[in-house]
Amino acid sequence: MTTIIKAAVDIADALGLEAVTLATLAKKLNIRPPSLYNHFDGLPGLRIELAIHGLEELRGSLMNAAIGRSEDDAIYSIADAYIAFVRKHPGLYEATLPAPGNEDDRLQQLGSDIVHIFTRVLQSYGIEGDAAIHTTRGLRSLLHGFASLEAKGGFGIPLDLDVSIKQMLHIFLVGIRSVKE
Amino acid sequence: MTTIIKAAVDIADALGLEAVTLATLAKKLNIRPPSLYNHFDGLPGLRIELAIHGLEELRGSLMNAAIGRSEDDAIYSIADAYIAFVRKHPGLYEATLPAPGNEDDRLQQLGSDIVHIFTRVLQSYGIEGDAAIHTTRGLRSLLHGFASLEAKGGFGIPLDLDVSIKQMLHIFLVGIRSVKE
DNA sequence: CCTATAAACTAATATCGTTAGTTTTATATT
DNA sequence: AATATAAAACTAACGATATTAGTTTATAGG
Repeated sequence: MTTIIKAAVDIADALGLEAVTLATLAKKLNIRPPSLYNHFDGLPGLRIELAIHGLEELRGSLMNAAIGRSEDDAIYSIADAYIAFVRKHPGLYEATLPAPGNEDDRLQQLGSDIVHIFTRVLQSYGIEGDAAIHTTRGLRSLLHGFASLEAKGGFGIPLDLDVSIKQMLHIFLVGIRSVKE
Repeated sequence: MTTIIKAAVDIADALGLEAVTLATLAKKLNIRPPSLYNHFDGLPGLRIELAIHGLEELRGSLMNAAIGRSEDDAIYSIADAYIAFVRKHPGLYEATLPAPGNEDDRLQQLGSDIVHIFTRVLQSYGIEGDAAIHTTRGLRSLLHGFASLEAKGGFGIPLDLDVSIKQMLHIFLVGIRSVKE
């Protein structure tokens, strides 16, 4: 990871993605803002680089979590990795979310890779084809929804969030078995 | 709804929340930007007003969808209303998401109202107390996750999204019955 | 040592949010 | 109706931002 991306990630995770500006980034690097144009194509270009880096990290975490596991074991492990990633890198995760106009091929590929991890695990349940796609969408919705609501402080009530994750995954996994046949 | 908020909602839904600036809003209203300060407290104030208006609308839709329904019927109806709202008002929905620093009392109350709609419906399953809170978090995660991924174009594969909603809700509702006892 | 490439710089411009102070418009009170 | 008050518009100006253009410095490779 380049020094510049690392600095941008630090700002994003500490202060939020919107705090990553050419001004703040340049200040952190002891550089003048225009110098950054030698490394990426302006603020939109930086956002794309951040998204790519974030998706690569996320993909790595999820793949690692899925190795040697199947069915519920794999799902719990992947879910853990997903939520841990967002907790550790809230700003970087924000950068990975599809933004209008981001049609970079590398982003498409990374997104597809991540979806593939889910569908592979669902195969271990015997879920394939369209059902696997629908179920993957459900799982991604659940994980992204929880992680992003948590990151924004959307769960006001002071009740253990890890228990909520466990319970909602349990619900989903019980339900998933009704899709198999 | 005031003329100003309506104009801001139009911009947000058409071009995204980040396109709602004092400059674009003033232009749409044939006004100079400083005049807007007579109506709200700068851009942060406008954001809060948008969030309040959006949450009021969302709460109304969800309440209306839940009237006279119970169990799965109520959940499907609420989910429909939730996703329909985000599809109709993607920018306004974005404005409703908790933002750092937004500790306005009205926002807290509206958020609490919306959570209450879910927990009331879960009562019709016999789910109460902490279980109701955990399950509500799961449902909100599922709906918010799906709606926001859909809004951002996060589902690349061209496979019917409404079927995905039905299937993931079915999965969750089958699983929910394992929480009851 | 010279040259070519990368990466920094300064200077300048347009846009945005914001503040201050002023003027116009609308409302309400006598 | 005339006037006082409040609401809402305006102009002018400032600081911060992204961006472009043109220039200078550093760094490698031959």
